[in-house]
Amino acid sequence: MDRRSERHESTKREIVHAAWALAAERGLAAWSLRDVAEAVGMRAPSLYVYFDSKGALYDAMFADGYRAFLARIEATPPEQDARAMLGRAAHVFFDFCVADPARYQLLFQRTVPGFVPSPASYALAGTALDLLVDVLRDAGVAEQREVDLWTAVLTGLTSQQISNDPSGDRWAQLVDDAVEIFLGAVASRNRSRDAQPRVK
Amino acid sequence: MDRRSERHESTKREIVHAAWALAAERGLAAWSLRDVAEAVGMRAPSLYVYFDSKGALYDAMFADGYRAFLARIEATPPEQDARAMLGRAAHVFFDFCVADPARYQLLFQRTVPGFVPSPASYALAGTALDLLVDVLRDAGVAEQREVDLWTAVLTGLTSQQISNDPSGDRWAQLVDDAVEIFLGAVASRNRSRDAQPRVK
DNA sequence: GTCTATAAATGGATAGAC
DNA sequence: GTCTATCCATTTATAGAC
Repeated sequence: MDRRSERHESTKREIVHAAWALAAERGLAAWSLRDVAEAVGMRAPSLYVYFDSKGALYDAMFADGYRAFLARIEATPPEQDARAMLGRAAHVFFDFCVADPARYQLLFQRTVPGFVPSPASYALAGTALDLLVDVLRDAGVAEQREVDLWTAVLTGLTSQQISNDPSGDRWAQLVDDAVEIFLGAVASRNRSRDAQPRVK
Repeated sequence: MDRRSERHESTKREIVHAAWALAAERGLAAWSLRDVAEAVGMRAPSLYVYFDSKGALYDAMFADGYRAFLARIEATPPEQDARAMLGRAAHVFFDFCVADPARYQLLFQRTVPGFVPSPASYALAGTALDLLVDVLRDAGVAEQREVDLWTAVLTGLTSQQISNDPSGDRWAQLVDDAVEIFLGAVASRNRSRDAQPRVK
């Protein structure tokens, strides 16, 4: 990549960063291209040199958000115990989401009017989900129903925290309880399933 | 109330109904006052005879949605067993939400830009929450932490269903499991708390 | 690459006739 | 109560000069 392209990519990152800052400050959809341009010291039309449309900017934000999430996952030290690892993963997800509600909205609630991630960006989301499934499988959670139940519990705790106690820890306190109860129930079910197999 | 006022109220209901229909069809925020007016055979300025602003219309929709929810609750036949009642209440909530994602968004996710319910409308939401807490208390769930955990599980199941399988039943299938696991965990905790009291 | 100017469309809200 | 006409603001996006 030559000097010009590098500069171009650097400006794109700056624009994405400014858009995230505005989204965090005012809400995910409560900013215009004019606002973003002003934040980076440009006029709105100049943004079109870097992004074809506002949707393209949202897509870059989406990809950037998932890259941040993946980086956070990779920076997480492993635990010896797979069950402890599930707890740690839960906290990583929870904290990442609560730290930026607007980002949570774009990445995990997909509530922007008319925005659909590009295949390339969506692939990043798939990678992140795969990592979560790996952690669950290591902890003995293998069935689709169990994975679905856990994603519901985890996103439920997260969105209640964001919606009803954004600066507190009312639901954060419950994450460990939820992990314990969930793993206990899965273990109990696996025991009774293995003890009374209904299929050979 | 005289004839004229009755007619006025009737027209207001018609407008709210049309707005809900548009929200269900296109999304909670993806309609204009012009659209609503057209749906009821009016021009946009005439709506201002009935609502002072678009926000006032959202507020009427919010109140209408909660009244529908309360009516649904009151129409629910009681169960002999308080634990069975908790399961029934969970399904009532789940089905009510999944039946109309836009309504779920307005009533329970509060994601409309700049909309804040009026005190009168918000009181309806409080009444509904109180009824849920009653059901939980009857089933032996009394602690705030336990109530919070259950609201997280229930809203998590609901929003996963709406977001990821809107026309299916992938998370609906898990509601009974969740009730059973949750009540089992609460009972187990209450037993150990009562067996080893740490306060007199 | 950045700008000014402007298109093109949208949408909430008001004025005033009927 | 309903209408036409219009205001006013916003916003995405394009054209074309520099």
